[in-house]
Order: sequence, then structure tokens, then C-alpha cells
Amino acid sequence: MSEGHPTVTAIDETQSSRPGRTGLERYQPTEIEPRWQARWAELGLYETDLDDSSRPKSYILTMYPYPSGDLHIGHWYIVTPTDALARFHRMHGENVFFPIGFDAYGLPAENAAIKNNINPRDWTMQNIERERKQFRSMGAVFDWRFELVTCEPEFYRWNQWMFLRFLEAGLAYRRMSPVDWCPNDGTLAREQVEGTDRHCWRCGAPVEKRDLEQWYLRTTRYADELLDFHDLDWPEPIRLQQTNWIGRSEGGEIVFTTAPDDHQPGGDELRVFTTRPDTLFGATFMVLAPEHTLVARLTAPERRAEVDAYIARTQTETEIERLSTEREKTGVWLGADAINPVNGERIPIWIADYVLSGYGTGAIMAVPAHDERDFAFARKFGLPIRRVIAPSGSADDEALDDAYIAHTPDEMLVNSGRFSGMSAPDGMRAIVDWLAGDGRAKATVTYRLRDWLFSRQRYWGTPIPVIYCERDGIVPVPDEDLPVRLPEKVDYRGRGENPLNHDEAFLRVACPRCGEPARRETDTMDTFVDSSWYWFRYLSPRMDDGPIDRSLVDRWTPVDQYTGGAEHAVMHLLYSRFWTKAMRDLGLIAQDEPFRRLFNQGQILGADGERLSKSRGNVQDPDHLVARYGADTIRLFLMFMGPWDQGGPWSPTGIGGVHKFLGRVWTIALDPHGREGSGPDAAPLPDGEDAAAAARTIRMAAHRALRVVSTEYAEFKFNTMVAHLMELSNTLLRYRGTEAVDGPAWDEAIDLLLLMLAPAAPHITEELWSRRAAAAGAPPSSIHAQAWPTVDAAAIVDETREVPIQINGKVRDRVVVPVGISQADLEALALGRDKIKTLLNGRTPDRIIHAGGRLVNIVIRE
RNA sequence: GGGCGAAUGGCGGAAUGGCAGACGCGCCGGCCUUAGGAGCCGGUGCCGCGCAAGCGGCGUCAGAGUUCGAGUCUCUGUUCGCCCACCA
Repeated sequence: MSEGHPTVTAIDETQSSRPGRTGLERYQPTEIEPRWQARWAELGLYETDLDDSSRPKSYILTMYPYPSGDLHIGHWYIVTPTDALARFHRMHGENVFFPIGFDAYGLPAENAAIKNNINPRDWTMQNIERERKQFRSMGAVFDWRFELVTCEPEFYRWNQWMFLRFLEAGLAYRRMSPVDWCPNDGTLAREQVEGTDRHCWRCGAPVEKRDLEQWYLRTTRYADELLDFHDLDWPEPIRLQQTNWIGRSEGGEIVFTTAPDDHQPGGDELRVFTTRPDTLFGATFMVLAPEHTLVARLTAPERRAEVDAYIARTQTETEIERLSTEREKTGVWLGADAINPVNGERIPIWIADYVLSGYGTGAIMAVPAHDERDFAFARKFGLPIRRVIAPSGSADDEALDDAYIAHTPDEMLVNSGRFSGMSAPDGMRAIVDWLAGDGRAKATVTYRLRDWLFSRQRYWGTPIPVIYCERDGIVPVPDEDLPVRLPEKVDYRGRGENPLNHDEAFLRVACPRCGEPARRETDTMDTFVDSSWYWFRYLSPRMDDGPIDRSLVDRWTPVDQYTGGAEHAVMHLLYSRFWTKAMRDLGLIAQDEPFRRLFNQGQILGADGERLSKSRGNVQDPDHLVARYGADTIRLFLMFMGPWDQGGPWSPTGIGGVHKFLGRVWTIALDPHGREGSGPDAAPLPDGEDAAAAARTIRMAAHRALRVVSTEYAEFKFNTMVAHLMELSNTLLRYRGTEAVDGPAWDEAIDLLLLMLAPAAPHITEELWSRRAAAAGAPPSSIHAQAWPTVDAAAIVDETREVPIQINGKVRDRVVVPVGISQADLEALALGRDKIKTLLNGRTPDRIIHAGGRLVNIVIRE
């Protein structure tokens, strides 16, 4: 990575900094940090020239924050290690782009507005202003000229433009779907539904389901492509979560028909999706989702009251409850039957909440013998259980205690007419082929992934640019009329309902086609729309003749490194991939994927172990910590706390240790002689070393640290990176006040320490670097413009090594040997040790393991 | 309930299948200081033996397995965290 960069050489010792013997000023971050931040801004040190192609580009992106009011410690936890990484890449000679912006639309602004009768825009913009200041106090390398705020028309205009392209391409469509509904406050978000009785957060009214026309984006069109991660360096758990979320399953769609009875003629098709067509002969009943369109038609008059009551009850349940396999099964019989296409049997049709309308066809054939949920259902309602799969040789009518799901190589079909005796996979193919012959089945693929419901019945979001005309129906707003501006004046009328519904000036519009009075769409877009393409816009945030600058996009994207919380695993990170592919297919960009490399940091929780949120009152204000310790200490402490992908409860305990470390770096960099000074009265070298040995030890410590720290930055192991820098400073501290500090090795080691620390603690290192340069009479230059140093391989070679000697895996002795010792010599040395001889007591080892010279294990069978 | 993770001293945590506990906090002892929420030095997994240098045993959520050797790999279980589609 650091190829072509020169090794840092020691500063000439005669010019090394040598502040007075007394009165080393203390490390005062609150004085240093604002001074350097101002200086960097003045120099334009962090302005990225996007047109500079002389260096390799590096697009480093961290998930932009939602401006909720205050940057809490969690934001620092997300941003500052990423900033360190950006700085690390700059030191490797890359042209780094590290932008920041604000995810400005969203529900909290609206909740605050409703509660306190203020304007969501004012609330949001005030928060952004406060957070800008806080961001600047971190000392991050953000280039603020590229800042982006999603609630500005210059940004959301292009959400609308892209939506219109999606609409043209058939990627956007409308259909009915149920929402949580409060009679007073309209559509509710899940977090606005409270309590087990599911009441409205504002008015307390019971929440019901209501069907509304909603806008969808056809994410399922890309389901298969989204399963392909081959070019992506993403964490395995995230890829797994997305794969499971997409949930591809192959199976068959089987056509059952309804049987005629006293109250309806039958003959309706009932399509079911099953992954197990091989079990068709075991289908002893059918289950429809309560929302299934045929329910009303099939229900027998005498059963209607019970069915309606059941449907009403399921409407108050959440999907998570409905899918629980532990819950007691519920359901009702419709009073109608279906005909199983394989054997012509009449089987009863039930409805039950465990079947969802949104998955497959919203109807299943129930095979209780071979499905856990169907089994529980059949047991509860006394429905027949017929075994159709069994390991060969076992009795085919044996009663089951549980659903038989195991897949063993020798299992075969039983009780399945002419298919009995076939293996399960063969049987599946044969049955589907047979039914497919006359159109009663087809092999299909189903996904758990659903299309993206992206309309919101809310004010504070991007208006969806369509117009409803009595004559022309749904009419897209012409491009030249964009943006459809969100009205700035809001009148909530004391309710949670979308105020656009009552904004006559917004609503009334002439149909773009016929000119007749028409009505604007009042739904707005999901805020995940903004985050689905914002990294393209960062490159040209003020561009006003198109959403993206194609030449910059081609050069700078995909993003090289994205960092953000794992809680976004399946939504933002999937929507972004979908959006990128959709843009590609519209011809807007050439690439398939948004983020080449991804790292998910963990989440910082409150001291109570809960998510940080203002409403919980557990947020930690970093400003007072910055005032007390300085930004560098906070940055370093957050990196030192633990593995970055782990997160955990926030506690500032231990921050003093990190601050102390920086204080020591300050001391050894500026005052290596200490009180005693050097010369005849200097302190003795440790361990009786002579000057040459001390210089070797110092160089070895510094270059070993460099070797490991370089990989730790690159691999996001910031906690051990800091630990290794502490180790180095502890080593150097042992030589403080000795003659060793007058040699070139010392100055080299201090330079390396500062360079390695620079990405993580940018202010103190800049201050020390400039002071040392001044003391050495060198021209001023920023440490952040220096090249990352190169390891001197000669400095880190060891001559001896300590090898543990084990007997049966227990360490019993250690021996120091030359590094190149042969196996035979090492073995002889080990067996010759007094302690080992005593323990062996004359017994002969059965085996001796050498583990590549790292260890000797003498194995004796007792 | 399902998906994805995690579990190591008093605490945060470290450890390519090879010396468990790096680094730091806290605590204990000492130094310095008029003073300290400052600084410096030393000690610190648990239990036992020893005045002591030291010696022995036990130890990575529980239980099984693989291996010369397991915190690490496999299986079973427990507990905790994140996500589950209108919070972002």
C-alpha cells in the first residue's frame, strides 16, 4: 500500500527539539484543537479536488445522520474511526473524498412539530446547524463544500425526477394494502402504535387496519440479482441476512378448485404455492389468509358471523405474532371445501392467521404430517394427518408425534397413488410434470422479499409527483414542472394527519394533460429513497440540470468504503443496491453495485443497555467531554473501547487512561530529557543495556508497532491499534531521561509514533509535528500531508526466541533459543532440561510436537 | 417466533488451532507535593502451600465431540444484543 513512499528518516540529532529543563507546558487540547481546525480550513487542507486524477481516488462514506437535535456519542462512534481511515488513505497518497450531509426528512421532525406546534423544517434546520458545529469539533476531514441536505428542493427534486423514470419503466405502481390506522390521526408508523392493546400514541384510540392505495417500487424484479454478491467485499453476516430476507424458494404453484355446495357453485381456482409438491397426497385441508379475496365468496352463510369475527381479530395482530410457531394455532372453517387435484378428494378450507396474504399466493395446502405448523393446526382442530413421506422400511401408517420433516437419502413417497415408492425429489418432479400437463401446476420461484411500499401518508417527505385527474387518471407531473415543492407553511390542526390533505393551494392543480381541475398526490416518499442514491449526489450536490454528474460518477463510484450500523442490513443496504441497479437499467450509470467494501460498526447503547434516544433520556452529550478532554481523547477512546463492529453500552470510565496516554506522547515528544537532563547525570539505561542495544530496542519497538498498526488501520482493528501505540509509548517512556534520547533512533521513533497516531488523533499530532519541525529548523508542513512510513525489515529481526516446553499440553518449562535452531537441537535442548527430566522420570516420550519451532509438546501416554 | 451476532478477571477487552488475560480502567502499596479528581514507580485471574524467590491446582456461559494440543473447530443447550418492511 505504501509502495513508493520513502522511509521516514531521523531528524538530525543536533537540531532535535530541546525545550527548557523546566516548565514544559501542559497538553491543552482546548487551546490546540480549535486553532488547528481553523488553520486547516484556512489552508483548504481537506478540500478534495474531484478532477484530480493524478492520484488514485478513494471514496470513503459513512452513513449520513438523521438530524435529531444533538450529535450524541453514537455519532462520534460512527464518524471518527471512519475519519481516521480517510486520513490513513490520504497518507497513502490517495485522493480521498469523504463527504457528509443530513438525512433531513423523517418522522421525528413531524412528531416534534405536532407536539410543539412548530414547523418541521425549522426544527430540522436548527438541528442541522447545531450538528454542523459539533461535527466541526471532531476535526474530521469532511469537505463541507459538498454537504447535502435531503429536505432541500435542490436534492429532493431529483427523487421526483427518478420516480418519474421508474414510473415510465414500470418499476413504480399502485395497489391496495393495509396500514395501521387511527381514526383521528390517520396512518400510524409502527412506533406510533403503543401497548399490547395497540392504541394511538397521540389520542389513545384503538388502532385498526385500513386498506389504502399505496405506491410500490418493484424491488422483486431484482430479487435474483440482489442475491449475487460476487464483486462485494461485505461482511458475511450482512450477506446472509440479505439472502435470507430475499428468501428465494423454489417449488410449485398448484391449482386446487373449490367444490360445489349448497351456497356456491364451486369451480373457482385456488392457487397455492408449496415448496413440497411431493407431499400433495398428504394435503388434508387448505388454509387461506384471512385477507384472501375468495374468503367472502366461499364462506357459508351459517359460518359468516364466526368468520367475520375471526378476520376482525387477526387485523389487530402484528405479523411477528402471526408467524410465531409457538403460539396456539387459531383458525375457522369457512364451511366450504376444495378438491385436491391429485386424487379428487374434498378437503375443508380454513382461514388462519399464520398464512399471510403477502407471501406466495396467500393460500396453502396443509400437509400436517410434514409441516410443523400444519401439524399443530390439525392436532388442535382434529383434522386428519396422513403420512406421505417415510424412511424406506418403516411402517407407512405409523402415528406421528410430530411433523416428519427430516430429509434422509432413503426416504420415499408412501400413500401417494402411483407415485408411492419414488424418492422425494423424483416424486416432486413427477407430480409437478403430471399436473403441469393439463395446466394444474407449474414450477415457480417465490421470494420472501416484497415490493417496497414507499408512499407515506405524511407531510415531511418528498412529494410524489403525480396528479389525479377525473378524466386522465394518474398523470405524472411533467419534468419541467419539477420540483413539486413541499409547502413551507404547515397547519396540523392539532392532529397527526398529513396536513397536505387540507392544503388547498397544494392540492388544486390543473391536469397537465387536459387542463381540467385535478388533485395532487399528497403522499410523500419513504425517507429511504433519499439514502438510496445520496452518494451519487454528493459528487455534484448543486447541479441543477440533472440528478448526477455522469463523468464524476463514472470516475468516483462505486464507493470504495462504506461504514454504518448493521441495523441497516436489510433495508437501507438493500434499497441502495436495488436503486443502483434500477439506475443502471435506466441508462443513468454503468455500475451494478453501490458500495464495494462495507464495514458495519456496532451500536453504542446507553448506560442502561438501551438504544440511545432523546426520548429515553439516555443520550450522552459529547460536548462536555470535548470541553474537558479534547476531541482527540474522545476519538481515541471510542476507538480503544473495544472492537468497532461490536458496540456496546456507553461508559466514559477509562477515558482518563487514554487522555493520560496523549499526555505522555506530549511529554516524550517535547521533553525527552525530563528533569534530570542528559549528560553525565542522565538516568541509567534499563536492563544494563549499552547505547547501541538501547537504539536497537527502540527501533525494533517502533518498526514492530508500525508493521502491526498499518494492518490494524486497514482492517478496522482500532482498539488494538491504540493498544500497540500505547505499548510503544510505554517503551519509549522507559528511555526518557537516558542518553538514548540523544540518538537518531529516538527521534525516528517519535516521528513514527506521531505519524501512526495522526489519523486517529489529528490535532495533538499536528501540534507536536509542527513544534518539532520548528525546533529542528525545518520548514512547516502538516503531518497530515506526510506519507505513511515504511517498515524497516532489518530493524525488526529477532536473534533469539523463547519457546515454551509442554508435557501433554501443559507448559512446564521455557527455553531461549536462537531463531534458526533446528528441530533436532530444539528437541535435545528440551529433553535435557532438568525440570523436564524430573517430570519425565525416565519415561520415553511417545511423540514430540514442534509446531514450527514455536513450541515443543512432549506427549506421553500414561 | 424467525433471521443474524455475541458470551473470556471486579470492568472494557487481547489472543493465524500452540505460553489465556496484551492494552487500559479500577483496586492495593510506595514516591513526589502546602494541596490534588495532577504526575511517577511497583503489584494485581481465582484457590492452596511458603517468611521469601517460588511451587502446585483450577480457570474463557453449560454439556458432549474432534485434536498431541480448543477461548478458537463441530454438535446440543442457556443467556444477552441487533433486525423483522410507516424509527432512521
